[in-house]
Amino acid sequence: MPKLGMEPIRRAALVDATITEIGENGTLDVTVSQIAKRAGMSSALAHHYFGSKEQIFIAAMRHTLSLYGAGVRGALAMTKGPRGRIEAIIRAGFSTTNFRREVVAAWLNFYVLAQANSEARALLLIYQNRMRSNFVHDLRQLVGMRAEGTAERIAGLIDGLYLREALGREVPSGEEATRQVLEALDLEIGFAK
Amino acid sequence: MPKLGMEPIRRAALVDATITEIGENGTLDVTVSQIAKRAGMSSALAHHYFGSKEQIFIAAMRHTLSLYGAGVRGALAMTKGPRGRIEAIIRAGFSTTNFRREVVAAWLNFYVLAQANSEARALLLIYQNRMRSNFVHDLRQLVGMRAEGTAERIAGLIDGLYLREALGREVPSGEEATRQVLEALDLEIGFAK
DNA sequence: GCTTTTATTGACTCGTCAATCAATGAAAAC
DNA sequence: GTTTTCATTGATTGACGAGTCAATAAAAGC
Repeated sequence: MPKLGMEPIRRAALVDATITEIGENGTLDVTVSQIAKRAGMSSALAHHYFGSKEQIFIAAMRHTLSLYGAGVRGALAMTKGPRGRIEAIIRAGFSTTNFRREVVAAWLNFYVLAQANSEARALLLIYQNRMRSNFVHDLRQLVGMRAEGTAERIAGLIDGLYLREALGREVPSGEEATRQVLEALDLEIGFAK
Repeated sequence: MPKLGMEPIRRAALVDATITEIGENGTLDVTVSQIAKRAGMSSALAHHYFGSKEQIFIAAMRHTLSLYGAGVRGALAMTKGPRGRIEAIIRAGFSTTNFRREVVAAWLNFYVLAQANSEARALLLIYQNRMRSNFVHDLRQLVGMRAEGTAERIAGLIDGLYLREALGREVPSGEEATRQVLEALDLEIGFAK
């Protein structure tokens, strides 16, 4: 029965299951058995591949972050000009892939994880810094020396809308959120409406 | 030894201890014993007064929210005019009482709790709605029909800055955060700088 | 064909922790 | 002064869950 080369498949299945499970329960308070069951294997196997529950979480977080990063890069590749680039980053964050209930719940819980786990914190900081430096770079050409402040506010607003979405009962509306952030962006760069 | 009328004192001590403990660990993953010990009593007594761990959390949340609410009311009482009122609300949120590491961590975790516990969710929604309606009311006179959108953005930014603060290692700077939100507010109401 | 490697799990260990309970003592009520 | 009520805890129960391990089995290597 043992097919060889299962490791990557099992790992991926566990990571997926972890995010779904966190999303469904809204907490990191999920058992390895739950995750393993959803991924279609025994909890022993999950431990075999990841060593500990914490490492499963970290892997799930890495995956979420890298999905997000890929979305941003993809969007950026097709765009030119500072304003367009910023808009692309914003849109990527609220795309249907990223702005889903389970993913939002996972993000929220990753913030909690980052409070206690320095590896998790480091990952989140990398993501934050990358986003900030992207914004600052492009904003410089639009708002000059106000770039830093504007970047903080736009990034902060994005995070805030994510957080608020975590509370809503409905399916997240990426369009609505995108509109809000773009509106704030336009105010910042002085497109009077 | 049993002094009478201990109930309110014990309850308050437990609530305080809960927030501190959540803040210190960054998680809801704290034991009743930890909390009780910090509050200077046995875990049995904690159960005696609150019945369950969940109820301790809810009480801690209620307390945090009502502290916040009191801060806002206090600030509002001394102010007139829509712009001043909005500024007061913002300042109250980032005041040294509310914008402390432990309290920020507690908020973050209350959001997580709200995912799983409908009582917690209801509490948070009340707070959000109150804040939004405050903002909308005052903004109406400043930005007319744009009030709803602006309120969402300002409230979202506030939440976002809270969330981001949870990650920082340093002592939260309420001034900096306040400045950011006020800047966004001024852009919204058209005070070109 | 034997040996090593990879995949896989059921059963088990060991801790931890929420919640309960019976017991103790002290104030208040009567 | 005796009974009730409030305050308090040590000890215990019962569950649950992370992580380990020994055992099984199939592929790959030699």
